Amino acid sequence: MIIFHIDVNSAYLSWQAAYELENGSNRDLRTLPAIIGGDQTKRHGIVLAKSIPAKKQGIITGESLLEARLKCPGLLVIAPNYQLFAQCSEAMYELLLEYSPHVQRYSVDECFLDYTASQRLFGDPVETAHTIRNRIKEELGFTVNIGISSNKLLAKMGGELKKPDQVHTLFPAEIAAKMWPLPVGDLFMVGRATQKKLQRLNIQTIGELAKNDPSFLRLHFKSYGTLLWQYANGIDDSLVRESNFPAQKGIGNSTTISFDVNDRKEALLVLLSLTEKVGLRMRRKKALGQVVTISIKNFHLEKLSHQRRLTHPCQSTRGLYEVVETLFDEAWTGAPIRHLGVRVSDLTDQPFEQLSLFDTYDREKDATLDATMDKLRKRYGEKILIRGCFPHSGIKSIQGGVAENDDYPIMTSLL
DNA sequence: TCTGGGGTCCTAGGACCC
DNA sequence: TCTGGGGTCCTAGGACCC
Repeated sequence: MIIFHIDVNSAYLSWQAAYELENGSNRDLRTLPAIIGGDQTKRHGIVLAKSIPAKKQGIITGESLLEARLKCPGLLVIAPNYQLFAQCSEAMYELLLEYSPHVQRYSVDECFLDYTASQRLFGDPVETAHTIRNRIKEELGFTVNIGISSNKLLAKMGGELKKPDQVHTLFPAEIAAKMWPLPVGDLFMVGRATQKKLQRLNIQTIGELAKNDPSFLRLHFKSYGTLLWQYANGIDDSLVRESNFPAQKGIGNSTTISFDVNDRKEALLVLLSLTEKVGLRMRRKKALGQVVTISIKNFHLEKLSHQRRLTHPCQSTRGLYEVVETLFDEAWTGAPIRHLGVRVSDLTDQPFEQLSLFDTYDREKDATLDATMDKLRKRYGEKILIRGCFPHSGIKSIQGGVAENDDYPIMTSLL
């Protein structure tokens, strides 16, 4: 197998930079201490992407804008344009499809491409990778890293080696020289918590992890230990998956509210607007859900979740919201609320909607209402219809979701 | 004006069944 | 009536990814 991993360098920032240049700007954000960041007045102020000059000032993705500005006074902060990002992502995907029908969209800015069968047509993998890298730069205006190997894990690790605008191979024979000297935190699936735990066991590099006894790792990390040992040794047999297989497991939306919510009514209004969005997405995908979960983050940033399995699969906004309301009343301690979320999981396409004698509403009427609202919203925009409870509430009638494009699932932490 | 939003997977403990 | 014990389902929380 020959697998490519294609990864846009500082995606959000590069895309914004390319867009500005194309529209006659004379600055290139990539050459300035600049970041893409959320709106601080809405309490969304974190770093989403950073330029290399910003990185050199010590700025980290995910940190607050306050911290970032402290490290780098005069930092240029640009708001995210998710529509632009979706378009750039799509353009790259289309270009990649010219080289193989087997392309997996791993995230908005990362793809895996199975080059195995393409080799007869396009020849040497490294040469083709350079062609792709150059074409993306010339035709789309942004740079990528491409990692090449015999499986997805190694291709992905290879792509991380040196940035930006690079092609790297990381075949099994190169693991010892290229991957093992790296700090263990650089390994895919080793996050902050695991890195700390590994360090306590005196495991500092990927090589030290690889040479450890797998049963020792299993003792400390359970099934995760086996996975870590395999990854450190470059072992991975997952396939490049096209389309959305396996099916998506859940659909959720959440939001940080720009002010702390102390009032039950107000919290429920936010939850309704989130449920509205979740319901819309469920119906668009023709999915029904069997478990509803709400999540609450309070002003102390303490998180809590509460969930319930339904008696019948459901996709109607009203049906879902009834459960959401109950869950909220059972879970809320009264602490000021910063963030609320609604998620529906255990999805199915089987609407074995047997009529329940205890239904408090008419399911059929409800489905018709949802369908009508969905249609109008699709044609005229989401704001065309607003439930009577929202006007003058200061709360958006439908919210959640960053990108409009909902056609491909983003399968994270799963190769 | 401190710390987003979208996901998946694993584990532990309790309920419940035979 | 002093202690079984395996299996499954459900829920909450925490790890990871981008």
